[in-house]
Amino acid sequence: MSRPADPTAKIALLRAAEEVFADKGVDGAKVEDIARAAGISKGAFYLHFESKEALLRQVVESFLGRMSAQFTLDEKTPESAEALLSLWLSRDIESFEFLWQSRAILGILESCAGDYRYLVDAFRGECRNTAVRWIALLKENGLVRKDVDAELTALLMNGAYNELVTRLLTERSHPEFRGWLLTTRELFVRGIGTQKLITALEKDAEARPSRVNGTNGKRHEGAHR
Amino acid sequence: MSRPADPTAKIALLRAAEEVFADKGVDGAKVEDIARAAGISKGAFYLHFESKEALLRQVVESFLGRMSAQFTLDEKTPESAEALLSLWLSRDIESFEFLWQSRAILGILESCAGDYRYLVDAFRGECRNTAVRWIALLKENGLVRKDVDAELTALLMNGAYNELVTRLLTERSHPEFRGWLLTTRELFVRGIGTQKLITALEKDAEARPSRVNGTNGKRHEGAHR
Amino acid sequence: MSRPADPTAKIALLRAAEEVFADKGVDGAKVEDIARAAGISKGAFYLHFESKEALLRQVVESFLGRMSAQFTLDEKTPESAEALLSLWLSRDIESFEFLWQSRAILGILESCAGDYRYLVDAFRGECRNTAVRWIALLKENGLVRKDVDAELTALLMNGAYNELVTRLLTERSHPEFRGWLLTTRELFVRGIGTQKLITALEKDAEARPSRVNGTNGKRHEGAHR
Amino acid sequence: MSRPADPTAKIALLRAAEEVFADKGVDGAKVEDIARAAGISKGAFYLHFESKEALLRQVVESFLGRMSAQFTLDEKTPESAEALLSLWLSRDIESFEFLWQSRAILGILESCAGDYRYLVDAFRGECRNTAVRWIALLKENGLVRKDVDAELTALLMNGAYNELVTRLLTERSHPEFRGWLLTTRELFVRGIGTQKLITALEKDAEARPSRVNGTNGKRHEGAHR
DNA sequence: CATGAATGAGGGTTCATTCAT
DNA sequence: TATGAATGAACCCTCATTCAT
Repeated sequence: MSRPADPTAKIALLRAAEEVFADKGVDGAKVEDIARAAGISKGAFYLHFESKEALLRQVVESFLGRMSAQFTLDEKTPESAEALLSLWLSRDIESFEFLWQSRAILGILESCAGDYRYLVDAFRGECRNTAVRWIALLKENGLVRKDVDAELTALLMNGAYNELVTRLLTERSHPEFRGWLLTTRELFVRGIGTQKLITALEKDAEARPSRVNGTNGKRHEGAHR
Repeated sequence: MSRPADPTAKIALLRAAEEVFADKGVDGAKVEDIARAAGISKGAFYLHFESKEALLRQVVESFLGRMSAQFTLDEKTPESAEALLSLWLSRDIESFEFLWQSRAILGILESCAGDYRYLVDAFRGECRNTAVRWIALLKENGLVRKDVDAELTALLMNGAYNELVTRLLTERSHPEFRGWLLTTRELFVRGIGTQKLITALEKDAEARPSRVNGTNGKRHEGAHR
Repeated sequence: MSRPADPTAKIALLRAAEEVFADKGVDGAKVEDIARAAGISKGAFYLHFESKEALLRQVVESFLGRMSAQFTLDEKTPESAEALLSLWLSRDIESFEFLWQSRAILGILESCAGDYRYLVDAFRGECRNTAVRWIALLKENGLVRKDVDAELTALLMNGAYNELVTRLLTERSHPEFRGWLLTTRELFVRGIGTQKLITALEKDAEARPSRVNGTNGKRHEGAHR
Repeated sequence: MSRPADPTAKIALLRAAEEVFADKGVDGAKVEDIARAAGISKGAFYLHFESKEALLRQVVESFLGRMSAQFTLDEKTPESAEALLSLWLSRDIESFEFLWQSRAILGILESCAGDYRYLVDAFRGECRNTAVRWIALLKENGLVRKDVDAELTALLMNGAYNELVTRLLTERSHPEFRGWLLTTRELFVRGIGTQKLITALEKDAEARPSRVNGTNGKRHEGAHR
């Protein structure tokens, strides 16, 4: 009977918050900015969130939730080298697509990681654990060298991928990250894989007639065959 | 507008700023906190810096300057595999020592990287360029595979090292990062090195009867083949 | 601007206002609280009252009206001492019963007396005038000493009774105020009454074998003379 | 070496607060109003008080402290009727002088008594206890009738005096309250005193050829016998 | 020059009032 | 008419910056 609550308002606020936080930083973002960006008044903001702090928390928590779901799925490790290579690439591409969609909020996380360090750290921990578990399994499957330090390698892989994400965030338009991911996979396969896995990788590479590559999105003429 | 009487005050402020920014975050740090930590009054602060913003800028700029000096020295690339391996490790250790000493300010950078992105990006660019140049030279020297994408690999290496730095920043006391750096070197040597370099690496490893390893600082008994 | 459909709503709001104002204080009471307590919506509130302020005014005015009706009835002064004593006590008891029922709103008045001082003062004036007129008549009837200052005595009596009311407001359950009122009557009879009235009082007291007394509602064993 | 702190500022704020709270009510008083009334800026306010709430607390507490000191001194009860009468009057006059000086803050107390009820109640309790103790002692000395209920009478006296205070607060200029206090003393002496005390009172009255009287501060010509 | 008291713009939050349904 | 979502003025408090000493 009353004016129906704008059902999009809360969503709009969450969206707007991601944008405004990303633009101006968490401290620089005024509640009014966010409310206006969501098309409502400052007062209406408080119909949906207890406080600016609560909004930020929800933005961060829900995003980290989505991230967790994306990155810590615990599938079975493939036993064949080919299956591993294939899964590796497809999971990476899927993840980077997700990250590209989430690029605004990723910038926010950087700036307020301090306050939600526990959450961020928890997420990083999950990621590393997932990676560690995979590497351990791959060692048992004979796809990764026995002498590889799983813990440390997981760390380094996370770091390398993380840098790719940072790179992703600087792009204005959807970059061709498939090439990035192929190169990255190759680096780590050679870095920690057994000969068996490396051989499979080389076969896989031959099968690709040409590929997009390079950090600038420009094609490298050279023989990346 | 004469020269400030106390020439040490400005230095003291810069030092204090690093500490206080690190402790409380850039927004959380009050001008008075910094001035007090530098042993001067809030008023005197403005004899040395135009504004809090100006101080932050100088802190960031000068630190990035020191970083540049540390990381982008352009020495000649060694031509022999053994020399490369040796230089690689020693430069890494030296750099991590420097980073450990700078851990306070590194935390600051994380939190305000947004505002000085141009500076940070410039620094990252320098780092990457340095790395790219090295990789290119090593390719010419036959120590790195010809098909390696220098740009992208530089990025990934930076990322991996960066993660080690993040790890470094979480430590309370000086960690045993020598093991970290050996593992990292091995990963990348295998990842992009030619057979020649990999062989040299394996020889080098044999020469080390035991080494500190693992992300927990605990010693791994086994030699890593 | 037609007549509101629900004529009970305004009454309900007035009732609810007394309660909520009493509970939370005038500033602490939100319009929504009152509307909800009255079983209507915040919006509907404004169909019945121009503003919160207008509601408060009406609450205060109408209560003071009821108070006036209760306290300033202008009956004839009884001419005999016995009749006076009897009427005095019965009127007091009746009034305190009324005040006990009105205890919630009395608390409100205390807190906003400032804003409606004119109303409250008008009421106090009425009370004092009533008292003054009575005392004057009783002087003529020879029941109160001729040298009594009617104005000032009325003030003091009001004050004394007022304190009893304050006491009343602190009680959780209906107190035995009959004893309070007997003691108070005695105090003032002795304080301003002629010997004739005092004698009648003492006779009256003798007729009461025992009485409830004391501020704690506990019975005092001794007969008071 | 710096600008010396305005030593009057805190005092000025306390004074100003009493005034502004009295004028506009506790909720209506803005921090800026108070600061401006004290001749300083809103910001400077917070150099002296944690919050508006803290200021109010201090105003109330310190005033109740002064009140306690004024009203609950525990002197010895005089044993002679004349000494009692004399002390009674002089203490009353002294107290009313104090209250007249404190008239602004007394208005504040009314309006925020709710929040500091514990303090106000404590004070009222002290007052009543003092009165109760006096009445009990005077009973032992044979100056107050044995059948007087000390508790309840103390309550009534407090109420009567309280009304005088209320009256005091309505005055624009220093009223002649000596007459009020003489009348009040007479009322209670007659109301609870023994014949001995009443006789002394009448002697004392005869000794005063004329006295200021009346609630309007106008002189009453006749002796009030 | 140095000090820290003083300033006041600015932001988060509340809630009386309005208005679309 | 009745509803409650939406509005925005107002207020408390913070803190970068200024200024009297």
